[in-house]
Amino acid sequence: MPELPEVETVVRQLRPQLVGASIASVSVRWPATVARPSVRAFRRRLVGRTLVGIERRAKYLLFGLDDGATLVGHLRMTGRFHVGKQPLGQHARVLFALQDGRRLVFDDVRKFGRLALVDDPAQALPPLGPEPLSELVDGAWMAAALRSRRRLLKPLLLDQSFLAGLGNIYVDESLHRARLHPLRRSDRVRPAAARQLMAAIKTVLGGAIDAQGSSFDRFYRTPEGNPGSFQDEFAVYGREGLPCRTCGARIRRLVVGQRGTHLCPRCQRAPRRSPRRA
DNA sequence: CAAGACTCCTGACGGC
DNA sequence: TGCCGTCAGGAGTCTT
Repeated sequence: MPELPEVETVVRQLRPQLVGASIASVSVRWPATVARPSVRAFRRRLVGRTLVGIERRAKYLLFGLDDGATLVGHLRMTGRFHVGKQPLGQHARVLFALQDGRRLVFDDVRKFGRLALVDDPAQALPPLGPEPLSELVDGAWMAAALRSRRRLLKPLLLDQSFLAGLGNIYVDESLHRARLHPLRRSDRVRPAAARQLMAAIKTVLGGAIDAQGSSFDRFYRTPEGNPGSFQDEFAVYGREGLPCRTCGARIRRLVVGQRGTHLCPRCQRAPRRSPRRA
């Protein structure tokens, strides 16, 4: 499932391939993929446009166009972008024929991915917290942010309006690295531990970007068609029953907020009185 | 404000 | 072999 490192990898690979390219035609094979405007307007407004830049915000891709508009994309679970002339897969949802003969394809097995064409990116983005790799976000920020909320760490870190870009995999990996249990209440985390959590998040995300993301399942591939390699470095995600690489205890899996959650019961001590529910 | 339920989807997988 | 139920999971929406 693409999270910040995977989206960053996609953006970095698409940028040199697409900036300067012009769109000759647009074909929408699964209309629900186009969130806004209408499919008709989406096609009409994109034809003839030239891509002038590609950026990432949280897990969103922002394609800047020469008329000032922005094509905002989200891969959700199984979305993929690729560029080329290869034959279409059966899950191609939106096709952008380029004037140089190549084709930008948005492919998405589960159809959760979305594309929106807007004048201002803010029109297509929900409220988002800061970028975790930003220098504006540090241990002091995390300590204050955790104290100001009363939520379990796992769902809080998944909340994109709190901190933007983490998903299920990197939350589990970051909590393990920081030795914090996912059921800990945010306002009970000490400042020193909050600083460790922030450092862990930055280290995990940075390492994952260096590895071009994680290809835990067969869905995520870079636009060049390669899998990432960070799954080889997972400490807990998908490792239920296997020994912790730090202490040897068996990795456990539980469900927190309807999400599969992986942890080492020895490295990550449970809160004294499991918060459970009220 | 917090959090649970439900929804959108398909492919993989377990059971028989 | 093949049919069927179950699950995973990001994020929006609706309830409690």
